[in-house]
Amino acid sequence: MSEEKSLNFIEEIVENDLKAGKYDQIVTRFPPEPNGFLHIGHASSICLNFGLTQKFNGYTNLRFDDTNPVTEETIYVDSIKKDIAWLGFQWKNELYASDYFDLLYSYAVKLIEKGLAYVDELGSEEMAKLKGTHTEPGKDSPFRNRSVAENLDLFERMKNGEFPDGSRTLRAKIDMTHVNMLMRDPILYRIKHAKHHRTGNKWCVYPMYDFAHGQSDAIEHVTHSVCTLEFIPHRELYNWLIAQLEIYPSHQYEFARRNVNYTVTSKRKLLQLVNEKFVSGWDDPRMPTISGLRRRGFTPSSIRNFCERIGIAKRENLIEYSLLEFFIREDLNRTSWRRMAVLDPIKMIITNYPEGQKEMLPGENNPEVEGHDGERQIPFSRELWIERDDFMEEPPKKFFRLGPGLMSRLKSAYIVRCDDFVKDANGNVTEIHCTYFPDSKSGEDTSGLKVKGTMHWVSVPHAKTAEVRLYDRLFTSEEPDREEGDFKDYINPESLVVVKNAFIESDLANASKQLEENPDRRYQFIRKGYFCLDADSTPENLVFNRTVTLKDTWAKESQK
RNA sequence: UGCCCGAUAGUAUAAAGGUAGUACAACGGUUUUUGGUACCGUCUGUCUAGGUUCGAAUCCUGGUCGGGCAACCA
Repeated sequence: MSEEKSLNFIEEIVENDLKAGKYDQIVTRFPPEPNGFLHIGHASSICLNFGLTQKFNGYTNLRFDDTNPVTEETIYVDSIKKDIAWLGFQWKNELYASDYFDLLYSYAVKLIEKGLAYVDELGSEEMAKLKGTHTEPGKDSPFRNRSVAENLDLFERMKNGEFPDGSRTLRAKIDMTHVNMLMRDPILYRIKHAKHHRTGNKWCVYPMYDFAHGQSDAIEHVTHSVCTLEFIPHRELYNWLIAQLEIYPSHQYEFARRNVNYTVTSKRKLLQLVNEKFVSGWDDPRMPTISGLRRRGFTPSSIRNFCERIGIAKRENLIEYSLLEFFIREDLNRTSWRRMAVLDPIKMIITNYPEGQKEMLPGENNPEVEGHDGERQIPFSRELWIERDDFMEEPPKKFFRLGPGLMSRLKSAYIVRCDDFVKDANGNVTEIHCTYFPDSKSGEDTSGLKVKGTMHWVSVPHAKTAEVRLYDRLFTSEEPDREEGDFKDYINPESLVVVKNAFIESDLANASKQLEENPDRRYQFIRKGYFCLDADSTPENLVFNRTVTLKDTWAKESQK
């Protein structure tokens, strides 16, 4: 029973710190830049940061890293908050790096006073030239040795808006020959006459990431500042700044961002997909964004379980999309209501069922749970819609459904035998004629017949129609990023297939009401997959999104 | 030519010097009124060469391979 879940390496660090009495409680933060929507990779970071403070004693702040006014917008702030809350996490404080602009400015002044920062007038090209390379040391800027008083004056005038964008920067005075390029007098502040989403036009100078992130961590007394691998070289600067400023010693730890195959997650690329209309928006159900996954029908717990399972480590990784599918199926199997829908219909006529007769048959909502979560009534009649590929004119040996002479069960109804079929002039099958066995009724079957296949169906006169959107992976390549040429060349042309007039059983006409009653309402269209009602639905046109198909071992078998 | 990070089954992740395990995937079977679910089983792994040790995935050294590092982005 004492099955102890092993800790990831960051949890281990935290546990050791706590054991050593380094902290009474831990503080983490989730620090998104509000310039895009959160995606599945962020979910991993969110689960880590919030999970850490849930598992151990502490709390997590939500801090927007909003130091670049030209790319950041309030709509992103709102979507980020919504997504984190939806995932099931609560932040202690909602904070913004921009809240600290005054303090940060005073830190910069302090650095100047200590002789550790100077105002440079080099343009970006000249600066790059003097920076050196990985193998060659850099050279000092001619402006490096101004007096403290001059630097103070210049920096103040930068703040006051006396200089145009790009004309001056505040740089840390460290070492132009340092092996770590980031330590070669990094830029601390740049001039941007731009309106900030929160501070408006108050500032014309904005701190760089390196002069905002660690300082914000320190201000908030963040104990464990967790970020991705590419920030490893920044750690040295992070620590240097904290030491020189003599502020709270937060510590930075890095892990490898999680990558999922058949997706892209770079903000630039996601933005491109949106702007160039390859998808309908940030929340298009094919997008790997949290909002896309939500609209697709993923549940918060399925995403949390996924993040928990894939773990946290430092090595490069590419996680299989099938793992995500596993967790959403696992979840939806337990909770979704079973319903019947025919996506590619063909008509079946039960020749020995009286014309005009109808009966209502009960169908359980969910066989997986005790009590079956109730049941609904399904109308049955002489004419039914069935799935076109449930019939084969010349079925192979292991085909369990219908073909000439074959028997199959209609789910929740009767066993039927296929006697005949009708073809049109083009040779397409248009009708299937069957006889049913009245004593094989579901629940009271005394026929003694044994059949292997069970099929879904919808009664023709009682059928409603709906639009069904069948989603598949957005890309045909496991790593569209790494392919030659443009990643957009690898968009899956069948990532969305719309079925305009699918036939759905009558109860599904209540889907809007059912969603109101339970916002988590999902459906399993029997044998077809898991679906959810899309926000595009209107009373006249219901729209269902396919979240994921059911596992289909027949599809594999039939490929052989 | 430099510096940093990493390397365990197809994928991801455990094993803090002592039986290489788990999940997904794949494959086979049982059950089944969903070719679903559930259950059972099978397959495949410590990058390499040395060293330390009674004993190495783990510690040390060299190599190989992969990733990162020269935005007034974060």
